[in-house]
Amino acid sequence: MARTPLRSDLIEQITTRVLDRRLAAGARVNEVHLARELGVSRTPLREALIGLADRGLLVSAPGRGFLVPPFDPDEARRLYPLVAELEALALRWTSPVELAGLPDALDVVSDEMAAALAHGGDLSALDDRWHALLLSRCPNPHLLRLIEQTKPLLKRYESAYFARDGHAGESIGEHRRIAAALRDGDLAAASAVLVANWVKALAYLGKDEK
Amino acid sequence: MARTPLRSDLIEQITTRVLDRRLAAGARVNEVHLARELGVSRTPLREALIGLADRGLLVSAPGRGFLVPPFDPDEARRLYPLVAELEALALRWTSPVELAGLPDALDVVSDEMAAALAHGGDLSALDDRWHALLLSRCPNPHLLRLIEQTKPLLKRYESAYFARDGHAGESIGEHRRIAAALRDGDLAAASAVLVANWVKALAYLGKDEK
DNA sequence: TAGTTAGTTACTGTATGCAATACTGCGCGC
DNA sequence: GCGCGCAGTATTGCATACAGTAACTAACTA
Repeated sequence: MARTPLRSDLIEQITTRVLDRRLAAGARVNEVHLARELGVSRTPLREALIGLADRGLLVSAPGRGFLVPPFDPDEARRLYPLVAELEALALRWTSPVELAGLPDALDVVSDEMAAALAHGGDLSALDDRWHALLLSRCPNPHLLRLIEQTKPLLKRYESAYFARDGHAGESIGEHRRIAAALRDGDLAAASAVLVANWVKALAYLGKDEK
Repeated sequence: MARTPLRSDLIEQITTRVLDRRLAAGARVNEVHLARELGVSRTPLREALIGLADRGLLVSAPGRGFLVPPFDPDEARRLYPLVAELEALALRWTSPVELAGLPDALDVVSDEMAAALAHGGDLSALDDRWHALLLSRCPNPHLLRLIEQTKPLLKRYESAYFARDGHAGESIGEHRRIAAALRDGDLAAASAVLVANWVKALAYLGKDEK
């Protein structure tokens, strides 16, 4: 039997399709077509769709299946501060001993981002890596789960964001300031900059949305 | 066709069984038996189980189905502050105009709790109502969803808590102080007391756990 | 021509079936 | 006596089948 359930892979694949808009906002999900396209039966597909609906990446319309929620600027305005506060909380709940060595590791990623900014690279993926690393020492698995489940919602809105190189440089600077604050043991300052980093991302986002 | 999917009802029923320990901590869930007992087929039952696993109330063991996670004092110590911070956040994000009239409504429930404490009533249900009311004006549906999904985890540990009448009275007092702070427009004070209320509940909980 | 409605198709929600793995109990070897 | 292996059963994970409703088409009415 499958050592990893099909629904896990499917959740990833469908998430990707929502994020790159192959599954367009507002569109209904046709289970038969999608199952055929993904090469699985409807059963594990539905399991994945239900999981995604629980996370808010899809919505379930009783009797009408699942659909991709339309874009809503208000939703973005609520998701960014939410993720910001959740990450800040995770950071504050990481004890000093667990933070040992983290600032250096973070700055390594920041260097990579700077290089990617100069030579052209996947800034968004590096940004993800930086944030994942920041939270990697947090001992509260439930909080981490909430963050993991919420971030994909936000990425729908973020997609066009890191194309704006202007803010990428700014963001790298903030990341370095966070690492520096962590070196000083100043969790409050670090989490404040972290929240500001997210909120600024939201501000830039607003410019792109039609 | 069902206007409300079976899995929704099933999630409620299974949650109840986990909370009242008919589904014991550490036990595996037998899909065939449970489906027969609930009078449904395995398909919607599995959908419900997957939803519950996404929320952390069950865990999925690949190839071995689902099981109720064992009790873990550390988990309780992490869940209470988490719910505390989430509720405090929801409260701080509720605007003053949306808060209008809320303190009075909250105190009505506090009165009912005081009466229940004196004459014997369901304190836990009233406590739930008070907290639900507190959050009812929060405009961030995603945050509310996270809170809704997290609270059942906590209630597994809470079950024995409100039997200790001593703290119930104390809790009612804190609830009134929160309502008073909201009347003054002092959201910071209100959320501080709210966090303290949750943390104190955790402290009392520790006494009961064997 | 626009709105309405019957007929038809398509799709979801649930049930059942099937194949492969995990568990159980007992016999056997050491 | 204790561990190991093996046969048989139980159970999961996925696929398929079925039933009922929503959506579409198109003729019909005014």
